[in-house]
Amino acid sequence: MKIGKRYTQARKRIFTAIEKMDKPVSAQEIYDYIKQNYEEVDLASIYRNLELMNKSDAVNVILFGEGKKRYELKNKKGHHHHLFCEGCGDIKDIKMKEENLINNVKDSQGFVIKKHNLEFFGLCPNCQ
Amino acid sequence: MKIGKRYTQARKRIFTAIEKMDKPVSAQEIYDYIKQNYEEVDLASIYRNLELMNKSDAVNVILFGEGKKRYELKNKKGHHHHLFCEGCGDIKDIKMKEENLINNVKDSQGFVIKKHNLEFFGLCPNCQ
DNA sequence: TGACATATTGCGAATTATTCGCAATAATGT
DNA sequence: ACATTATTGCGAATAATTCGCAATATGTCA
Ligand SMILES: [Mn+2]
Ligand SMILES: [Mn+2]
Ligand SMILES: [Zn+2]
Ligand SMILES: [Zn+2]
Repeated sequence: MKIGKRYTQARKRIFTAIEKMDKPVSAQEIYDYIKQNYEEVDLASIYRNLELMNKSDAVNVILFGEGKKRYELKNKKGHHHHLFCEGCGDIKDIKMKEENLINNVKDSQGFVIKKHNLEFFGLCPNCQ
Repeated sequence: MKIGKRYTQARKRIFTAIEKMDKPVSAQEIYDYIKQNYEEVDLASIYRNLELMNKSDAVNVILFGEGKKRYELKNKKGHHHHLFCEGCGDIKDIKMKEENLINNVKDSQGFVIKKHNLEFFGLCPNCQ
């Protein structure tokens, strides 16, 4: 939850928005959500804070190839991945044991693994 | 290799470029590569063809969160994943057994898995 | 081989996501 | 309350990707 140095209104609103929406959300979705609550935070500020939250490890960046980034709070639910429905864009959390996977990569290529993202693409029940 | 209905100059050039560069490349990189060969294909046409190649399963879209998409030919090398160096942007192919992973996801959530992308982030030898 | 039908290209403009510069403002320590 | 300065709002700037449309190239068939 360490974002910047000051606990501002914008940060409270952004954090609360992501928490309440409870799924990987885009900057624009955060903006819209806040507005629904008759409050407002400039889009540029939302981007700046998401950047900070990412650097301070408060959020994960999730990519589905939509041409934009999505963000999700890191705490609460542990490490997990997602199912993205190519039909409707619905997103589902999935958990799985993956120690083997990770170990297979450690040290290979001489890389130091900082993190990894695993995304699955398919069709949800409604879209099949 | 089935892209569109006609085997055009643009398609030959784009395909060859991706093949020769032999790594996940962006639309702009394809454009630049073709230009080096004293030939040219409009960027819009490159985007249109990458879209087609993706739909016809000739290329994979690979995302590293750089704010743009990368494409890689599907044939030749089998299914594999990548290591992306956050320091220099270097990309390495990696292979691994993952039958377990996939099986864990099949049927869960009632989703039909179409494909998945697994990306690792870290630092390559030069950047550590 | 040459003309036709139309898939595809080039080009410029439009979109969308994200970033920047900077002056105004709000958060924190004294 | 005051000063310091991190942060915001705003408008403009970028960067990636998409569109509309007239010009062109490709595959087909007479
Ligand atoms: Mn999630
Ligand atoms: Mn590869
Ligand atoms: Zn769906
Ligand atoms: Zn590197």
